[in-house]
Amino acid sequence: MGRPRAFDENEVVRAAVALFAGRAYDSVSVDDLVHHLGVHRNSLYKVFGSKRGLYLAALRRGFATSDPDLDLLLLAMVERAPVDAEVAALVQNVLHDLDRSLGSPGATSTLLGDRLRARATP
Amino acid sequence: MGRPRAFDENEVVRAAVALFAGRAYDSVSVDDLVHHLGVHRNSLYKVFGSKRGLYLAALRRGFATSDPDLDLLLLAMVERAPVDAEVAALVQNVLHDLDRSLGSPGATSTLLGDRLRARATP
DNA sequence: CGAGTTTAGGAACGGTCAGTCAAGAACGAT
DNA sequence: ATCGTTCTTGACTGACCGTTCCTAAACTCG
Repeated sequence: MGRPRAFDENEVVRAAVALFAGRAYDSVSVDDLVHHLGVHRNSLYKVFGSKRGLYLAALRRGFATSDPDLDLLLLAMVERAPVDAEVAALVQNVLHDLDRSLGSPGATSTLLGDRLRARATP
Repeated sequence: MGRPRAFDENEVVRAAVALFAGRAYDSVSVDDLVHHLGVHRNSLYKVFGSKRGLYLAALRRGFATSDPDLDLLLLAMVERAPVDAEVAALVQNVLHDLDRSLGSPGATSTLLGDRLRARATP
Protein backbone atom coordinates (compact mmCIF):
# COMPACT_ATOMS: atom_id res chain seq x y z
CA MET A 1 0.00 0.00 0.00
CA GLY A 2 0.94 3.68 -0.11
CA ARG A 3 2.07 5.77 -3.05
CA PRO A 4 4.27 3.81 -5.48
CA ARG A 5 7.86 4.83 -6.12
CA ALA A 6 8.54 6.92 -9.17
CA PHE A 7 12.12 5.64 -9.58
CA ASP A 8 13.95 2.35 -9.94
CA GLU A 9 16.18 1.75 -6.94
CA ASN A 10 18.44 -0.47 -9.02
CA GLU A 11 19.02 2.24 -11.60
CA VAL A 12 19.72 4.77 -8.89
CA VAL A 13 22.44 2.60 -7.37
CA ARG A 14 23.91 1.96 -10.81
CA ALA A 15 24.12 5.69 -11.48
CA ALA A 16 25.65 6.23 -8.05
CA VAL A 17 28.35 3.69 -8.90
CA ALA A 18 29.22 5.70 -12.00
CA LEU A 19 29.45 8.94 -10.01
CA PHE A 20 31.50 7.51 -7.14
CA ALA A 21 33.83 5.75 -9.57
CA GLY A 22 34.64 9.04 -11.22
CA ARG A 23 35.18 11.47 -8.36
CA ALA A 24 36.19 11.46 -4.73
CA TYR A 25 33.48 10.82 -2.17
CA ASP A 26 33.68 14.32 -0.73
CA SER A 27 33.47 15.96 -4.11
CA VAL A 28 30.26 14.17 -5.04
CA SER A 29 27.60 16.25 -3.35
CA VAL A 30 24.09 15.16 -2.49
CA ASP A 31 22.95 17.77 -5.01
CA ASP A 32 25.04 15.99 -7.67
CA LEU A 33 23.42 12.70 -6.79
CA VAL A 34 19.96 14.23 -6.83
CA HIS A 35 20.49 15.75 -10.26
CA HIS A 36 22.23 12.83 -11.95
CA LEU A 37 20.03 10.20 -10.40
CA GLY A 38 16.73 11.96 -10.96
CA VAL A 39 15.63 11.11 -7.44
CA HIS A 40 14.46 13.68 -5.00
CA ARG A 41 16.63 14.47 -2.02
CA ASN A 42 14.08 13.25 0.46
CA SER A 43 13.42 9.96 -1.31
CA LEU A 44 17.13 9.36 -1.35
CA TYR A 45 17.29 9.79 2.42
CA LYS A 46 14.19 7.65 2.92
CA VAL A 47 15.72 4.78 0.98
CA PHE A 48 19.42 4.97 1.81
CA GLY A 49 19.44 6.86 5.09
CA SER A 50 22.40 9.07 4.27
CA LYS A 51 24.94 9.92 1.61
CA ARG A 52 27.20 7.30 3.17
CA GLY A 53 24.37 4.75 3.00
CA LEU A 54 24.02 5.31 -0.72
CA TYR A 55 27.79 5.12 -1.12
CA LEU A 56 27.92 1.77 0.68
CA ALA A 57 25.09 0.48 -1.52
CA ALA A 58 27.06 1.64 -4.56
CA LEU A 59 30.16 -0.17 -3.31
CA ARG A 60 28.24 -3.42 -2.74
CA ARG A 61 26.79 -3.13 -6.22
CA GLY A 62 30.07 -2.19 -7.91
CA PHE A 63 31.94 -5.00 -6.18
CA ALA A 64 29.34 -7.72 -6.62
CA THR A 65 30.42 -8.84 -10.07
CA SER A 66 33.15 -11.09 -11.42
CA ASP A 67 35.02 -8.04 -12.65
CA PRO A 68 34.43 -5.25 -10.14
CA ASP A 69 34.58 -1.58 -11.06
CA LEU A 70 38.29 -0.87 -10.62
CA ASP A 71 37.95 2.91 -10.48
CA LEU A 72 35.36 2.63 -7.74
CA LEU A 73 37.66 0.20 -5.97
CA LEU A 74 40.74 2.41 -6.29
CA LEU A 75 38.97 5.44 -4.87
CA ALA A 76 37.52 3.37 -2.04
CA MET A 77 40.92 1.88 -1.18
CA VAL A 78 42.88 5.10 -1.27
CA GLU A 79 40.41 7.54 0.09
CA ARG A 80 37.62 5.95 2.13
CA ALA A 81 38.92 2.66 3.50
CA PRO A 82 41.46 4.40 5.77
CA VAL A 83 38.70 6.43 7.45
CA ASP A 84 35.67 4.11 7.24
CA ALA A 85 35.89 0.61 8.65
CA GLU A 86 32.83 -0.63 6.76
CA VAL A 87 34.36 0.49 3.48
CA ALA A 88 37.62 -1.19 4.49
CA ALA A 89 35.76 -4.46 5.08
CA LEU A 90 34.00 -4.34 1.69
CA VAL A 91 37.35 -3.61 0.06
CA GLN A 92 38.98 -6.55 1.83
CA ASN A 93 36.26 -8.85 0.53
CA VAL A 94 36.58 -7.80 -3.07
CA LEU A 95 40.38 -7.96 -2.87
CA HIS A 96 40.18 -11.49 -1.56
CA ASP A 97 37.84 -12.44 -4.40
CA LEU A 98 40.19 -10.83 -6.90
CA ASP A 99 43.18 -12.69 -5.51
CA ARG A 100 41.28 -15.93 -5.88
CA SER A 101 40.03 -15.26 -9.39
CA LEU A 102 43.43 -14.02 -10.58
CA GLY A 103 45.32 -16.77 -8.83
CA SER A 104 47.66 -14.65 -6.68
CA PRO A 105 47.89 -11.45 -4.63
CA GLY A 106 50.77 -10.37 -6.87
CA ALA A 107 48.55 -10.44 -9.93
CA THR A 108 45.97 -8.33 -8.12
CA SER A 109 48.58 -5.76 -7.12
CA THR A 110 49.78 -5.50 -10.69
CA LEU A 111 46.23 -5.19 -11.99
CA LEU A 112 45.50 -2.36 -9.55
CA GLY A 113 48.82 -0.66 -10.22
CA ASP A 114 48.20 -0.73 -13.95
CA ARG A 115 44.67 0.65 -13.61
CA LEU A 116 46.04 3.32 -11.29
CA ARG A 117 48.54 4.47 -13.88
CA ALA A 118 45.91 4.47 -16.59
CA ARG A 119 43.60 6.58 -14.46
CA ALA A 120 46.27 9.19 -13.75
CA THR A 121 47.31 9.39 -17.41
CA PRO A 122 44.95 11.54 -19.45
CA MET B 1 62.45 45.00 5.44
CA GLY B 2 58.99 44.63 6.98
CA ARG B 3 57.88 42.40 9.83
CA PRO B 4 59.76 39.08 9.85
CA ARG B 5 57.91 35.79 9.36
CA ALA B 6 57.04 33.86 12.46
CA PHE B 7 57.02 30.48 10.67
CA ASP B 8 59.35 28.33 8.59
CA GLU B 9 57.98 27.92 5.08
CA ASN B 10 59.85 24.64 4.70
CA GLU B 11 58.28 23.18 7.83
CA VAL B 12 54.86 24.32 6.71
CA VAL B 13 55.17 22.48 3.39
CA ARG B 14 56.49 19.41 5.18
CA ALA B 15 53.45 19.38 7.47
CA ALA B 16 51.17 19.91 4.48
CA VAL B 17 52.69 16.84 2.83
CA ALA B 18 51.80 14.79 5.90
CA LEU B 19 48.22 16.04 5.88
CA PHE B 20 47.63 15.59 2.15
CA ALA B 21 49.21 12.14 2.26
CA GLY B 22 46.72 11.06 4.89
CA ARG B 23 43.40 12.39 3.65
CA ALA B 24 41.68 13.35 0.45
CA TYR B 25 42.24 16.89 -0.82
CA ASP B 26 38.63 17.91 -0.27
CA SER B 27 38.57 16.59 3.26
CA VAL B 28 41.60 18.61 4.31
CA SER B 29 40.14 22.01 5.07
CA VAL B 30 42.00 25.28 5.23
CA ASP B 31 41.12 25.29 8.92
CA ASP B 32 42.89 21.94 9.27
CA LEU B 33 45.96 23.34 7.55
CA VAL B 34 45.92 26.47 9.68
CA HIS B 35 45.70 24.47 12.91
CA HIS B 36 48.18 21.71 12.09
CA LEU B 37 50.67 23.99 10.40
CA GLY B 38 50.58 26.75 12.98
CA VAL B 39 50.40 29.36 10.27
CA HIS B 40 47.76 32.00 10.17
CA ARG B 41 45.15 31.82 7.44
CA ASN B 42 46.23 35.08 5.94
CA SER B 43 49.93 34.21 5.85
CA LEU B 44 49.07 30.97 4.11
CA TYR B 45 47.29 32.86 1.36
CA LYS B 46 50.05 35.45 1.14
CA VAL B 47 52.68 32.76 0.61
CA PHE B 48 50.87 30.07 -1.39
CA GLY B 49 48.03 31.98 -2.99
CA SER B 50 45.37 29.36 -2.38
CA LYS B 51 44.70 25.97 -0.88
CA ARG B 52 45.53 24.47 -4.27
CA GLY B 53 48.81 26.45 -4.34
CA LEU B 54 49.84 24.92 -1.04
CA TYR B 55 48.78 21.49 -2.28
CA LEU B 56 50.92 21.83 -5.39
CA ALA B 57 53.86 22.94 -3.23
CA ALA B 58 53.29 19.88 -1.05
CA LEU B 59 53.26 17.64 -4.12
CA ARG B 60 56.51 19.10 -5.43
CA ARG B 61 58.09 18.62 -2.04
CA GLY B 62 56.74 15.10 -1.52
CA PHE B 63 57.84 14.00 -4.98
CA ALA B 64 61.27 15.63 -5.01
CA THR B 65 63.13 12.80 -3.31
CA SER B 66 64.57 9.49 -4.44
CA ASP B 67 61.76 7.68 -2.67
CA PRO B 68 58.66 9.84 -3.00
CA ASP B 69 55.79 9.72 -0.49
CA LEU B 70 53.69 6.91 -1.91
CA ASP B 71 50.52 7.78 -0.01
CA LEU B 72 50.67 11.33 -1.28
CA LEU B 73 51.25 9.94 -4.76
CA LEU B 74 48.38 7.46 -4.60
CA LEU B 75 45.90 10.10 -3.50
CA ALA B 76 47.13 12.49 -6.17
CA MET B 77 46.86 9.83 -8.88
CA VAL B 78 43.44 8.55 -7.98
CA GLU B 79 41.73 11.68 -6.87
CA ARG B 80 43.33 14.87 -8.17
CA ALA B 81 45.16 14.02 -11.39
CA PRO B 82 41.91 13.25 -13.25
CA VAL B 83 40.55 16.72 -12.48
CA ASP B 84 43.70 18.88 -12.30
CA ALA B 85 46.10 18.95 -15.23
CA GLU B 86 48.96 20.41 -13.21
CA VAL B 87 48.67 17.60 -10.70
CA ALA B 88 48.57 15.11 -13.56
CA ALA B 89 51.81 16.55 -14.93
CA LEU B 90 53.60 16.33 -11.57
CA VAL B 91 52.36 12.76 -11.23
CA GLN B 92 53.63 11.85 -14.68
CA ASN B 93 57.07 13.20 -13.79
CA VAL B 94 57.41 11.24 -10.58
CA LEU B 95 56.10 8.08 -12.27
CA HIS B 96 58.70 8.44 -14.98
CA ASP B 97 61.41 8.85 -12.36
CA LEU B 98 60.13 5.81 -10.50
CA ASP B 99 60.14 3.72 -13.67
CA ARG B 100 63.71 4.72 -14.28
CA SER B 101 64.91 4.08 -10.74
CA LEU B 102 63.08 0.76 -10.47
CA GLY B 103 64.11 -0.35 -13.94
CA SER B 104 60.65 -0.96 -15.45
CA PRO B 105 57.08 0.30 -15.52
CA GLY B 106 55.98 -3.12 -14.35
CA ALA B 107 57.97 -2.79 -11.14
CA THR B 108 56.41 0.61 -10.51
CA SER B 109 52.91 -0.77 -11.01
CA THR B 110 53.60 -3.56 -8.55
CA LEU B 111 55.09 -1.14 -6.04
CA LEU B 112 52.02 1.07 -6.26
CA GLY B 113 49.61 -1.86 -6.13
CA ASP B 114 51.31 -3.21 -3.02
CA ARG B 115 51.27 0.17 -1.27
CA LEU B 116 47.63 0.51 -2.24
CA ARG B 117 46.74 -2.77 -0.58
CA ALA B 118 48.71 -1.87 2.52
CA ARG B 119 46.92 1.44 2.78
CA ALA B 120 43.48 -0.13 2.52
CA THR B 121 44.33 -2.82 5.09
CA PRO B 122 44.07 -1.56 8.67
C1' DC C 1 61.81 59.63 16.02
C1' DG C 2 58.90 59.00 11.87
C1' DA C 3 57.77 56.84 7.06
C1' DG C 4 57.36 52.77 4.51
C1' DT C 5 56.80 47.92 4.12
C1' DT C 6 55.68 43.27 5.33
C1' DT C 7 53.45 39.99 8.32
C1' DA C 8 49.94 38.63 12.17
C1' DG C 9 45.45 38.41 13.72
C1' DG C 10 40.60 38.04 13.80
C1' DA C 11 36.34 38.94 11.96
C1' DA C 12 33.56 38.64 8.12
C1' DC C 13 32.06 37.23 3.22
C1' DG C 14 28.94 34.65 0.01
C1' DG C 15 28.39 29.98 -1.28
C1' DT C 16 27.69 25.21 -0.58
C1' DC C 17 27.43 21.24 2.39
C1' DA C 18 24.59 17.12 4.41
C1' DG C 19 20.48 16.60 6.36
C1' DT C 20 15.35 17.90 7.92
C1' DC C 21 10.54 19.56 7.89
C1' DA C 22 5.83 20.07 6.81
C1' DA C 23 2.41 19.65 3.45
C1' DG C 24 0.33 17.29 -0.25
C1' DA C 25 -0.33 13.48 -3.69
C1' DA C 26 -1.13 8.63 -4.96
C1' DC C 27 -2.04 4.34 -3.75
C1' DG C 28 -4.68 -0.19 -1.11
C1' DA C 29 -8.05 -1.37 2.16
C1' DT C 30 -12.46 -0.77 4.39
C1' DA D 1 -15.70 8.13 0.29
C1' DT D 2 -12.58 8.10 3.92
C1' DC D 3 -8.63 6.34 6.37
C1' DG D 4 -3.73 4.85 6.95
C1' DT D 5 0.38 4.50 4.67
C1' DT D 6 4.01 5.59 1.57
C1' DC D 7 6.27 8.60 -1.59
C1' DT D 8 7.04 13.42 -3.62
C1' DT D 9 8.13 18.17 -3.37
C1' DG D 10 10.36 22.44 -2.31
C1' DA D 11 11.75 25.29 1.22
C1' DC D 12 14.63 25.46 5.01
C1' DT D 13 18.51 24.75 8.64
C1' DG D 14 22.91 25.31 10.96
C1' DA D 15 27.53 24.25 9.98
C1' DC D 16 31.42 24.61 7.33
C1' DC D 17 33.83 25.77 2.92
C1' DG D 18 37.70 28.74 0.63
C1' DT D 19 38.69 33.37 0.42
C1' DT D 20 39.02 38.44 1.56
C1' DC D 21 39.23 42.72 4.41
C1' DC D 22 40.95 45.64 7.78
C1' DT D 23 43.64 46.93 11.58
C1' DA D 24 47.59 46.32 14.44
C1' DA D 25 52.30 44.83 15.15
C1' DA D 26 57.22 44.34 13.95
C1' DC D 27 60.75 45.28 11.25
C1' DT D 28 64.39 48.59 7.98
C1' DC D 29 65.79 52.80 6.40
C1' DG D 30 66.46 57.82 6.71
